Amino acid sequence: MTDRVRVRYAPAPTGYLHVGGARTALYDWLFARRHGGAFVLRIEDTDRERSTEESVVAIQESLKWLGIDWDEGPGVGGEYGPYLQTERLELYREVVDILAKRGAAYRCYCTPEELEERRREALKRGAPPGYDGRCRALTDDERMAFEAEERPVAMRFATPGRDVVVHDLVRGEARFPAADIKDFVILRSDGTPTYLLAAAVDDWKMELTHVIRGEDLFSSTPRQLLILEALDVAEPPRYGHLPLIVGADRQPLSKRHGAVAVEWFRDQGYLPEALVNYLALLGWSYDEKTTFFTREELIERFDLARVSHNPAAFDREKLDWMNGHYIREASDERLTELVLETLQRAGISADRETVAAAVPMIKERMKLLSEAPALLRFLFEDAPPDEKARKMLAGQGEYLEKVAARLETVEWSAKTIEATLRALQEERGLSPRKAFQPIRAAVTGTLVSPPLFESIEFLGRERTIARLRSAAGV
RNA sequence: GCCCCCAUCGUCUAGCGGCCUAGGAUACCGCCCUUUCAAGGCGGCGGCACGGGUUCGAAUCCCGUUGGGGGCACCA
Repeated sequence: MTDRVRVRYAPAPTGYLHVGGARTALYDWLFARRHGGAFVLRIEDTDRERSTEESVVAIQESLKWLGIDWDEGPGVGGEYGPYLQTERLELYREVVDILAKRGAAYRCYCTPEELEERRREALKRGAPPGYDGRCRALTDDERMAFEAEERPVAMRFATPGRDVVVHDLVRGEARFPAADIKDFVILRSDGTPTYLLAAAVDDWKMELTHVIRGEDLFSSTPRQLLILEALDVAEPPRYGHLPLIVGADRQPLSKRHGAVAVEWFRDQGYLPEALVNYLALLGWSYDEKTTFFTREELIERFDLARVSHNPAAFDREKLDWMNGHYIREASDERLTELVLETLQRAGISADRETVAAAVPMIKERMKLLSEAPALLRFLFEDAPPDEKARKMLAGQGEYLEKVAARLETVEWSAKTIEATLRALQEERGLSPRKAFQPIRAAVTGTLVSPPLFESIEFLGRERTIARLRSAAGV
């Protein structure tokens, strides 16, 4: 047994990486890094109906984007592989054989339909819906009859009828009464293992020391402990369960709430460090005031003991605010690349040079990268003014013509442009607002834009004047 | 239906018997700055779910109610 901490994130590849899963992965990763341990990625694809190859890839990409790297798992290998459960089926069957020989597992001939039927009945009677254990007590004759029928056979774990006490790293001690732990299926009739068996066996075989996962898995803990006990595993992993993430309506977070896939956040122009920081704080806190953490600080300070016990509501507005902070924090060089990409995806043929020069103007005006096209479009396209801008332009022909004339000869820098336009403003006795908004409308085609004088400088004399004259003629 | 967990501003949270006339962040509202929008600064609104105990003293401990979450699958 290793002393070194070994933790895993073990998603079922049935879709994209969900923010809830991302947070679990993050906490697992932080815990591993905090203790100088190994972080393992294991793919739990035993549900062949729902697992897909694309999902395996998508989950890995999202993790990488978040900066969560794994020491063992798909793509990197490791001495405890393979890391896809469908490649470990042999192992599970062997374990089930051992369990069966020891009398800790038995053949169950009940069909899914029968079970469903009984479950419904039990519910109707107000009885607990779990398995009643009937196949455990089959006589030899009954068993032979079923075998003769060639009924599909699932393997069930024979629970020992004893209470199980779990020492959870997050929630403390919990006792599960024997009556609540029903005999459960560990091997489906198609020969694939269920989660309960596969996860327990892999956690053991991969020598994981800590299992940190969502609260939805809390009640599977005693059953997995029972399996490990039946296998004579001396040192089972320690378990810790994280509160779930809910939507603004306190219901479990789902697509219904809009954004849930990590890749959606990436596409919308969120920065990975913003999502990581936000997620780190969704269910965990360091102290009464610290809000921003670098990755290193997170690793240094993360502590399961400070994980909250109640479900946290995912709040997009706070995430957006935090993203704005990280955009402001990002280097102009990085932002240039990101904005360039965003503009191109929005169908704007922007060049790197212009974008690089414009980035300082817009970096504190964006919460999301996806706001960049609206802010910078005027630099790349001669679009007609929008409706509000057109209203602003009404009756301004003479003034705009004058502005154009003045700009025709000035030295082309934001500073002199400003001086020139301010002089005109004073000559005419206009308020800054009255003087500059029409110009903004004419030049950028909108009433909200980056700072005017810089914008004009970037646009260039020729295009600025052309737009002023064109607007003057409206 | 049964079992488990949880309960502080709308939201994320600090608080682990006196430091609390409950702190921070976000959102919202003002003011300042200002060429628009932001950013920034300053200020404001807003909470211990309810009812019983325990204690000299409860946001903090106990019980109940209510509310929310999880589980009771040949899903994970």
